[in-house]
Amino acid sequence: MGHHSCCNQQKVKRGLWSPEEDEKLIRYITTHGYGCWSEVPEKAGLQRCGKSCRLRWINYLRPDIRRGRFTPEEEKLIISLHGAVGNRWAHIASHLPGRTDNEIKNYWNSWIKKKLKKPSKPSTKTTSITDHHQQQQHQRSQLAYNTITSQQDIFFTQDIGTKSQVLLQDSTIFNSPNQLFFFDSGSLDSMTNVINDATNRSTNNASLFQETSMLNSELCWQVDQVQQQHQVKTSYAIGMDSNYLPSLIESMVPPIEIPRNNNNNLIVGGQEHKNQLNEWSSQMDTLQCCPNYLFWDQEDGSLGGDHENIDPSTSNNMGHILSSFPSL
DNA sequence: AATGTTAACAACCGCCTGGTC
DNA sequence: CGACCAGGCGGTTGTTAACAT
Repeated sequence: MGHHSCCNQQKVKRGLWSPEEDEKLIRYITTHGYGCWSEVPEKAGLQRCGKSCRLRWINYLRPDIRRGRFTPEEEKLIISLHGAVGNRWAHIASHLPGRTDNEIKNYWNSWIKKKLKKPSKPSTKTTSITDHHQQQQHQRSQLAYNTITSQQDIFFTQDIGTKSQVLLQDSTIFNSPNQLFFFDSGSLDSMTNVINDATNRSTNNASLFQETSMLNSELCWQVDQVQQQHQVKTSYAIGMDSNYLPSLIESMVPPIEIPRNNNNNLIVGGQEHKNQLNEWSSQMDTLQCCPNYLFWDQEDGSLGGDHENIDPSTSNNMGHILSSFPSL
């Protein structure tokens, strides 16, 4: 198949880069900047295509590249973000300063291999998997399940009050069209507190996201990066304030009567409310307005205990839920 | 020590998108 | 409006080092 136009030239070298080539590229870019990548090889005296130079620079030679093993925090973040946005490696990498999409992708792929090689416990409630597609779905579900259970993923939470703050802090998570949110009905009170809190905050500009900025500022490690980060944060704040948050709040307030306390906060409780909320959730799903919310009974669908015993492909709604987990 | 296997990483390929003419 | 191009992205393959047998 055809190569990129810039690679059609003769005498274009491929394969691993030699230290001399690296040195040439570094020297050229640090003194001239890269400008147009297609011109870089010629000007830098390299027999490579511009695309190859770009990749080498971005993935390996950039001075702000952070090498070495992923920290547990980074790993957690990758897992969370991957759960939210799927295989959008560049997007995920943008949340990990100094890490490249390629690095994260490689890391994830080896991680997937490890996960898939771990034999899952045979299901006691067998469901016939008849075709390839279903097998893939099953595999994805199993993987998602493994991911979640092994990493205490934030989306399965009985501590939603605290953790939903995390969700609210990342617009990419909430904006994801395929995102799932699991609300343990026992935690609805704290969830509604968060929503009420967010509602209150949203009336006061983007104060919620200023806090986010403060948190993320720890990740800024270079002056120019700080500038970029600031832009990103600003766009978050604008996006969230003008689009995301109001729609979220609107979406999150079910069209059923839920009592409020003196502070005008929602009070959710009782089986009737749970049923209504689940009904509302399914309606939202149909409207594709705010899909994939689920309220369940702690007693019936508890995930707080031994996760090993749950087969996501067969348990009541877990199979359905996990099969719609963002692409893996 | 030789060979096979695996994991990690680097690089390439092909497609998509946005800008320009 | 379509063609062309460069840049960006995700999937995939190739390479190599580490480890096991």
